Amino acid sequence: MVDARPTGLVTADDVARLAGVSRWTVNRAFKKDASISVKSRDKVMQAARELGYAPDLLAVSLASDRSGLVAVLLDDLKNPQQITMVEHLTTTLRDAGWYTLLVNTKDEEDAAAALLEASQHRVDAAVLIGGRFNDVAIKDALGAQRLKQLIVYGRVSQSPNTISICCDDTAAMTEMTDHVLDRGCQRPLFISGPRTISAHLLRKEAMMVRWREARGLLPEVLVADTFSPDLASARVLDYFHTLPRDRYPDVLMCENDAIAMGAMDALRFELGLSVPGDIAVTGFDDNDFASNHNYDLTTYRQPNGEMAQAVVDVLRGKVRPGALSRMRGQMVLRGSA
Amino acid sequence: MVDARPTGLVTADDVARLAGVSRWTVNRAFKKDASISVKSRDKVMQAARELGYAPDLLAVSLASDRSGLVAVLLDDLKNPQQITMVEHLTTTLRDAGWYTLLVNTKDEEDAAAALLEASQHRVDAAVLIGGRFNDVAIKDALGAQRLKQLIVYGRVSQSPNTISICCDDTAAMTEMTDHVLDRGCQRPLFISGPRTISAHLLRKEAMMVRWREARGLLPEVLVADTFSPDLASARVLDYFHTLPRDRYPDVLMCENDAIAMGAMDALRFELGLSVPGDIAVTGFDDNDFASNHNYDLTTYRQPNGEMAQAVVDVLRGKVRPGALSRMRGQMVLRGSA
DNA sequence: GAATTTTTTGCACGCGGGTGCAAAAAAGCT
DNA sequence: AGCTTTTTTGCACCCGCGTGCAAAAAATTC
Repeated sequence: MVDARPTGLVTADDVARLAGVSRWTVNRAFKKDASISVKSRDKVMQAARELGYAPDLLAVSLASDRSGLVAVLLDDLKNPQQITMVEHLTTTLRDAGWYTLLVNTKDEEDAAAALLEASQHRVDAAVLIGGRFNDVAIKDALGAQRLKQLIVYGRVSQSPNTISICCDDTAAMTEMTDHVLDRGCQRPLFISGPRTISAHLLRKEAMMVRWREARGLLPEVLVADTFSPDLASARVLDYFHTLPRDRYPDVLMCENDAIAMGAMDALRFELGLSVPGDIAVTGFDDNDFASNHNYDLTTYRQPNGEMAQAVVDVLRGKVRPGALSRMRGQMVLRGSA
Repeated sequence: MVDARPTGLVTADDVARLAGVSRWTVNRAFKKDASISVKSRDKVMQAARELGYAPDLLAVSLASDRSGLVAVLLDDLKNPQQITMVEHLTTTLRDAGWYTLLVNTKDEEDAAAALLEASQHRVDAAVLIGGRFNDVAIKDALGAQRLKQLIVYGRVSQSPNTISICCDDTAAMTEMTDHVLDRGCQRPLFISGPRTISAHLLRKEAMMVRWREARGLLPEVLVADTFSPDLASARVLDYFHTLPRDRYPDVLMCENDAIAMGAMDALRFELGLSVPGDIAVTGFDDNDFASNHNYDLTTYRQPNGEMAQAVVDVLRGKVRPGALSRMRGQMVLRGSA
């Protein structure tokens, strides 16, 4: 056994020495479909195994123009939908040979900093999840220009040179609305999340449009300023208290599951109403708790797998800048509506 | 305005040219407490701003022996406790100047590969979360030897040269058990997760020991093979069906919240029992849903902030290899027990 | 103002490996 | 065997920046 470096890395040079070839032959041995004879590849691999060598990915990145890194920038790791997105992204990217640099941002200023840091890592792409990365914030960020690919994930971005990948919210909400209409609901209430998230406006709009087409009326809208169930509970309670009992809505269509759950809790525990007996409720996202016995929420599952795959397509250069991938998800019918 | 490179990166050389200094002066300008005059730092910064320059972190990593990257290897992103850990880790690490490489592993073989890949990225440390990274798996993994720091997070590792950071499960479970005893429970049932996770054996042991000390009896144990609520429901149902009604347990102490929730659902929806009226239930972790109206679970919150901070201490070289940081969390008393 | 000390700046070399090309070796051919 | 074609191998130079040291410039001292 050759004396391994007492400390520090084993480099291709070490392997070359042991295998009796040049450093470049070692590199070739580790490269798929490189021009090298089986004999020397075996020699190299044997030596590499003995020394515990593996190519240094940092050096590879520096020398080539591909880092194999993708930055995933987040808004809010408490949001189950974002977690689902991260989960699909990390596994899909890894299968395709990319690594995930996860950055959890604090506020809008921090988001700009995160964007810059991602670019300093030479990521092959940055995936932006959440409302904190709005078009304005992106436009001025130095980091944004320095990035090879900028992907806005989960909503439609208007910025040029930015690729949007998202669920077709309009189609989704239209489908949900049709379902609720079929069920014979008459007095809808839409509960939206924070206004700042332009993405979700589409959900509200689609619902309004469809309802007007079908019944000629414009549904009421209630706004919750965060996606927290507790806040949604409070808002619902306030709202219902302003209404006489006979004018209660008969269906709450919520912008996402978190709001829907908060709303259901308020209806049941505070107002003593039953779901779906007295009032139906719909959510959006199909998070892990939507199927829970206590909620059994009718909701809409975003096409998470396809969306993650679309990111890989971008990395492989199959998508031109400015493109928009908007794909259909699936309505999940359960007991709540 | 100097002609910026039409394509590609702006390098320190470009800035140097514009500022009329050498490349090294540019590097110094970007380095905290480097020996440089304010005048030239200003010149450099001005030029850098004009060109949109920012140091290339890949090159920095290659040239120095610090990458600023920490790999966080995961078991299961569906597990709320792991998500909480990731959340605390990413934010704490970022505040301290480190970036997170998130790797979601599929199985044990993949875990070894992930470990190797992390080392190839020259991460300053790898944080291992979940049962997939057990002592045996770590011992043989090539990647493990190549890592500067290996941190086993959330359980106690026996491997030498490995640092363990976790919650003091024994103290935690003893405290929980005392609470249940105080409450006057007589017939306990412990519901454990997968047997393979040696970490959690401590929870069971602590509970058994304490119960025997207090009442001289050894509680029954039920095993669920995954941490899924549905499976826990099924197991609980099976178990209760083997028992006459008058020998039902009066408290279920569960290894984590997911199991506790599944158990509660089974008790209520399938067996028509009330919690805590007929049977009390405890969980572990205090996940986001533990405080939900429907569960209102008495549980134990791990010291997530302190644990994440301990990782930073390791990165700063304040911890010697083989050390064990075991810290106290906090019992969260709610309605279920 | 000259000599000395201190601060600031420039530079050779290295980090580990990729790229394109030319030399060497092997294979194919008459 | 002798020559051509193909495969395999070696090498110079580059990726962008850090380190340690020596030269240059500025500040201090007498």
